[in-house]
Amino acid sequence: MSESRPTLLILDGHSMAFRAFFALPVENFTTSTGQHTNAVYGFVSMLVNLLRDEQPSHVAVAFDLAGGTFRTEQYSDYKGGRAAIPPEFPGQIDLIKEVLDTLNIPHIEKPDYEADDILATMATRATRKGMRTLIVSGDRDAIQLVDEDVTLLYPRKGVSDLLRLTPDAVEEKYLVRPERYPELAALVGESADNLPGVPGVGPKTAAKWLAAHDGLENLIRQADSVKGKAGQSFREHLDDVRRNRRLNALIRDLDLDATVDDLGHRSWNREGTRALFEALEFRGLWDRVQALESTGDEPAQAATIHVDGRVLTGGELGDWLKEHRRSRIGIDVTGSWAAGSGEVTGIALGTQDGAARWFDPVEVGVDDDRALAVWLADPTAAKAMHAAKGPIEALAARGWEIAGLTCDTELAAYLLRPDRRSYPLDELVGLHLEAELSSPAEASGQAMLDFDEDGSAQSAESMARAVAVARLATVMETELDQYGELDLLHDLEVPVQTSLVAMERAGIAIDADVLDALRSEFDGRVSGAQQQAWEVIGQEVNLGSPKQLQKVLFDELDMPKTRRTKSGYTTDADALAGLFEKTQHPFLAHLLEHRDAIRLRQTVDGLLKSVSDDGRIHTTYQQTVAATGRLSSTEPNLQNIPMRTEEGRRIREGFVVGDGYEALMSADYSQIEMRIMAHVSGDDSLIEAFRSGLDVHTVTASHVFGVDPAAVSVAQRSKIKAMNYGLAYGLSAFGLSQQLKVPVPEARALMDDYFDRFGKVRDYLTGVVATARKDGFTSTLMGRRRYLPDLNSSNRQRREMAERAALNAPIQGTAADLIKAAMLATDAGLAAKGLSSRVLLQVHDELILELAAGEEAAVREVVTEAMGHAMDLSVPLTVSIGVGRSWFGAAH
DNA sequence: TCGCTCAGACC
DNA sequence: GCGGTCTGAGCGAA
Repeated sequence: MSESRPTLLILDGHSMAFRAFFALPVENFTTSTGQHTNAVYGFVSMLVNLLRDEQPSHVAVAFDLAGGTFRTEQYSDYKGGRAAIPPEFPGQIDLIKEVLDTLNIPHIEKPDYEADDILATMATRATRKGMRTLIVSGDRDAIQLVDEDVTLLYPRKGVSDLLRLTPDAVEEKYLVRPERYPELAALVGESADNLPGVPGVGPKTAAKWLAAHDGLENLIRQADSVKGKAGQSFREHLDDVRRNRRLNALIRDLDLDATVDDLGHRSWNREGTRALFEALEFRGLWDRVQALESTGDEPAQAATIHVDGRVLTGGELGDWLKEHRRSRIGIDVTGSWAAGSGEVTGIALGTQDGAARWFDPVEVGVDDDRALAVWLADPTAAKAMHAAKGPIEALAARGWEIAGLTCDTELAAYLLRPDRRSYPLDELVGLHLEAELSSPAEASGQAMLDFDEDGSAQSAESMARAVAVARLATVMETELDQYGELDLLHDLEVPVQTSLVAMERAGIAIDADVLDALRSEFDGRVSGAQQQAWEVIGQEVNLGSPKQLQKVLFDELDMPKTRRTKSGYTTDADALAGLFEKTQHPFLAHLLEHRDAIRLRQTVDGLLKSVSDDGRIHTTYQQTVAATGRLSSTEPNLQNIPMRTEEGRRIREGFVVGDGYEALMSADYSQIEMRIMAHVSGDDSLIEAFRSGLDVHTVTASHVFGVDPAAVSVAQRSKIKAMNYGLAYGLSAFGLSQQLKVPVPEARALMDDYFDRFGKVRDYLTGVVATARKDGFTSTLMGRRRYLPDLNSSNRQRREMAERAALNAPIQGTAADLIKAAMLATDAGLAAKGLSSRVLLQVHDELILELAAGEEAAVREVVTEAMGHAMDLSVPLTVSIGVGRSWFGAAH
């Protein structure tokens, strides 16, 4: 048999994935995000081995579709009686299909038919074309397909040990030729399909009969002549046998869209596969897949982004833009940016169709410069970018303002999958365009010849990115639209990005003298506390090293053990305070004092280091990091400046109003998450509590304890306050007991009482988890999703963590949506009134503004309206506002 | 040098 | 053993 004959490798996807699922322990194959991958890993691993060993010219995978087939129509118990499918399995089928997509391996499904019928049809067609076929299936029905041209690879154990069933091998194992196998199966029965056979007839008897009568048809016709008890049994079950034979016959002439030629092994999507494997945390497999490429006959060449572009020729930009004014233009900016500023070294513009130009904005002539500025600022000229915030700030640093940005592909990717860490463009290109940004050959110089000496690869790559962004924008918008999240992109995230640009560029003024003074003060406390701590224990340990502390506390001072961490016992503030209560050891007091002071010093230090030349701190907001939809702030993080303690709060005195402005304003929502909880749960008592305008903790406490609000004690109020705050976090009785320092049963009783009074809140919380478990995601009021595959995890800890996240995500996420909407409304309100006051910071439920002279009253009105009516809820959105020279002073 | 763990700040 | 973040120190491995 010539090995050079074209070979079709076709697999039964479901059956092999199921085998893989049971071959590999699911506990060992779970990603950090909780996705189970054992079936995916086993399947892909097996597939890679087959591709390597068999070198097929054509490949495909057939899948069963959910729901019944024509066989269940005919026999309702077909495949009945099977054990329930484990919940960790079904989701993995889609992942396998995703892998197949990036590998460019077609998968075929056909409603009403089984994967086996697809295998049969494709094998038959391949044989007709003179090809060899390898079928991979764990279903014995496929045995009937084996012949001189078709070999079945049947899993013996797991998925890597495959038995090669040629006609001779089938005969040796099952005592009949392959074409007779279904006749034998009809007699013996097939328990996997819930098809009972003739009682008392096993493979040996069946094979003997079939040989003696030359096939099932004759055997049935001559049924009366079959001797013995088995013969009698056969006659009594003739109908079963006929039914079995009818059902186990595979269809060889299905009407399939795909032809054998369509299954030709094509190049795979390298970047997409790499990204997907990374997401699935398949490290080793990636190497094996790459190895395939080097041993393959033809090197795989994934589709690259088609670009028809060049370096701009002087003076042509205006015409080029006019020529393409009907298309949305993708922009790729090269350069550097940070802290609200930056530098641009190159700009590429590209359309979906691949038309592109590249230029260095510093070198273009007056006409092109003007054409660019006008086009960039034109709100009717549609643009798309990827991670636009930095580039926009860099462009702004050169005086170019941008309008008309209708899509940011990074933001789109974030909305589609909010829990990923980053959204590199090349990954999105692989995932959504099934293409590669640039092939290694191109990058290594081949394409450089097409460009001017100085244009070179950088411009080519940048143009490819611009074109890719233009194409991605359309594709991803379509996808978002399907999930009902397109408005979130257009009306919230993209405009918010523009607000963030303004905030980052503005920064917030710092009074370095105030911070310097604080620094010295905290520094003194650090040294003092350290000195005293050392004296008490008579040695100079590093107080910042948990490991050294553990040695001192638990070994040398022999204190009671605290809660366990991964590597030892915790020395966190809570635990140290507990130890101090028990032992009264002065070392602990000094240690706690040291902890406190060093933290404050560190915070001030960090802030001082972050002050720019303009005397202001320009933080960077991350818009695609928090899985719930919140913003985050880095370098430095201005969203965790101390507030709780008096001395920490003093750091806020260092944040001050800048030159040319009159004061800082702080505006924040009170109990925003609880209000959202009241709204989404529809709990009348809770809604009423907020509508009353009274202190909500007092009112809810009065409900729980059944007393008049005026009679609620301080202790009662604080208990309920902890409960109120914990609600949206998936508070447990244990957590509440820790918080309140009361026994667990007491905490549990408190929770029960609470939920008795606010029943709809409990209903909502249980409902939201149930829905998320069913759908796989949670939604905010504005439709922002968060996917939580761990809700079906078999690992209790992971599952419970996902459940708490499911409780929290819609609440925290809705609050995030709300303040984003409020930011937009504030910006719009300020602009509409021609005010020059501006928003500087966002701290989740608070906006910090810088007030221009004489604008306080007007801004107060704008902010109250914007924040108070950002969304229409069944409870009022109360906003409290303070004004002062510093952030501390603006507190209220 | 890098990545992990711990601790602690905010909402 | 409560949701979501970011930072910095310590520390062991590469």
